[in-house]
Amino acid sequence: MARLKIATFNINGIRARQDALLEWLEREQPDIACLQELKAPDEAFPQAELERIGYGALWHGQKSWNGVAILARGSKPEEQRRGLPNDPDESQSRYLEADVQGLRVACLYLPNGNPWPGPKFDYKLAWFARLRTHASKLLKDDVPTILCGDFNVVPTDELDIYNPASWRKDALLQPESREAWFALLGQGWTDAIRAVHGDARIYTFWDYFRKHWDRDAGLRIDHLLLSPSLAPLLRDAGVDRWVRGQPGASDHAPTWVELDTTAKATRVGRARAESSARSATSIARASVAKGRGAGKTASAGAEGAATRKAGAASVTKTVARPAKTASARTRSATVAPAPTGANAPKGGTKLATKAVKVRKALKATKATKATKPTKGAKA
DNA sequence: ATGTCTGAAGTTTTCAGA
Repeated sequence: MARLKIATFNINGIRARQDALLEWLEREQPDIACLQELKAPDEAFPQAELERIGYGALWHGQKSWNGVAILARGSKPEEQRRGLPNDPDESQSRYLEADVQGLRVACLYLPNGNPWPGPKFDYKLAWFARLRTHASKLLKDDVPTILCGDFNVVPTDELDIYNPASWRKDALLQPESREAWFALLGQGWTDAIRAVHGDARIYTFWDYFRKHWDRDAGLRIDHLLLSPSLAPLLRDAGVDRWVRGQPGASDHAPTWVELDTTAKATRVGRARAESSARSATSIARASVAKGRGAGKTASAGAEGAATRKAGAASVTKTVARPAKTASARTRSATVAPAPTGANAPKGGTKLATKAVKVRKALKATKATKATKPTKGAKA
């Protein structure tokens, strides 16, 4: 069975973390790796060092900020495009697309959008809209595609962040950001981490402030989305948390999927994946829309419920292996020695038990919020 | 409100961006 491991990693400065990058590649051996936030001009990209350990590369840098790259073990990615169509501002290097081993790989670094509200947030939404337009064309053309990168969106309050309270005014949690995310999923893309892990809390980013890593106070903002033709090939997904625990680490950890490229994307499997993605997203979308009118608490609850359904549906329908097995195996294989703190994930916890816990926690949150209005930041 | 990190400008400190 041929397994293809595809990873995405916001490296936060490729020059500052070149050694960390090489160590991760040598240890985890991804077949394809998408990098974001190179923060380096094109001429400073460490092409020779990567080739020395067997990786061909394509990169799109800029001075100081942004910058994306696609690495391929044993080959050079064939460039298909750099930048999204109809981008009025070509100065920001945030998108690179290439063919590798018969797959179309899109590496993206979606604008952060802070401070919210403001022009940077508007730029984020406009960029997201251009991404959706282009993504729908990839689906229409039936290109087997994986979209990966730092989307700068926390999809739900319940499963994708340690505690949303202090992030309410952050661009990563705004309803408009989430609406854009679910609209993209609604085209037929499968959120691979959710499809494999169901209700489990998974984080990919821990900011440098307030000892967030030590407390496992993370966010899930790095995502890998599979086109309908690839979704039935999904076998596993995870986060290389050990990388975040290294001295001087990036604030993100590499996030990955494994596809079984020998599996036949049968018509049945494909139809299943498409319908599960569609129904999951229509529920999520409807609840996000409803939540906007009804207020944030309602939005958060409804959206969480929809996403739990989405995750569960995807697990049973698109992953050939039982989700429980895949999930437990992945956690034991990829979770670093537990950071101190109550939020540290527990390996081997049954998915069902977890789901109940999440629902209970959600109920408790709702009850609290009903009696106590959300505290805003002090003026 | 705060917190921490990178890269830059341009000199040992400050700033923006995240």
